[in-house]
Amino acid sequence: MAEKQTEPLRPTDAELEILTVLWSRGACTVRQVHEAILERKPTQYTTVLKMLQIMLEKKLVTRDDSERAHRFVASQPQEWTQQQLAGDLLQRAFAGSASSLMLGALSAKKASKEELAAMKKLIEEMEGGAK
Amino acid sequence: MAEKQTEPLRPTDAELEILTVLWSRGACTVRQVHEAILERKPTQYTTVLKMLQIMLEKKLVTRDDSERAHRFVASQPQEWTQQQLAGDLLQRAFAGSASSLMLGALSAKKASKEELAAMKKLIEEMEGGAK
DNA sequence: CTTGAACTACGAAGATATTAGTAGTAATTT
DNA sequence: AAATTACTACTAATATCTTCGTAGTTCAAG
Repeated sequence: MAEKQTEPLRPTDAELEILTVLWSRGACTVRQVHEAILERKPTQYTTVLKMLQIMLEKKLVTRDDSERAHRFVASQPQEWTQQQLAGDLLQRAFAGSASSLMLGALSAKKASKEELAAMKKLIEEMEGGAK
Repeated sequence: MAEKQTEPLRPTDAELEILTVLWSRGACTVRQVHEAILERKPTQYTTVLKMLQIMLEKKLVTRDDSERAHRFVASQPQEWTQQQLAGDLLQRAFAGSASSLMLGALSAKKASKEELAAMKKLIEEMEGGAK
């Protein structure tokens, strides 16, 4: 019996899919999550329930069971998890080179004018802050 | 028996680790890959061998078995796979927002002055190309 | 030719991820 | 109150990933 899990876990694909629902909609019942997932792919209600139970064990979500239909919330803010994922990929696939990651992302999907502007601004801010 | 696999597979963690070796060193024998992996973590020779055999089945690598010690090469260029991975994460975790991905990456690991300059240039090039 | 080293192939175990059915309980409707 | 519905818990099957040991083969040295 291994009882170790204080470290920040990288969510799996199915887990991430559920987290995105929770981030955008806030506290949700299983049914609400299920309905959101259904819009993208056929899935059984109990599958979503089970995932949420597993995610609860992993502390990826928090549960409010004061009502009959429990409500689940992502335990970490979206930005934090996104940072984990981006940082992880950055190291594993891009040897830490942020510009390579950016090139990869932009090659995969062209960014809009607004996106480009936002990125540029972001960089300029960082240039100001760090030497 | 499912014989379907023409689609571009997302490499797993262990596979990606091996691919990075092949990308940086070019065609490698199992031994060479093993030695490279060993620098980062204790691993058995046959583990690496098995992984390479699986990757061969998945068409992630190509094999030259004209010599006794087979040589393996990544079947896709690094940039292509990186683009797959970046695009995949972009969709799954960032709802397609490249600037969010960039923010995540930069928050995870501060980029150097040179990195920032490279990114800025990249963006400006894209701004020129697309409206 | 025998021994040993270097290699590949294969099988299998253990871990994790994913999906979904069944059972049981609480609430609601008729 | 009986029947139906909504919900959680639990079990389990399946797939995939990861790791490593064993067996058999080829090559080279003694």
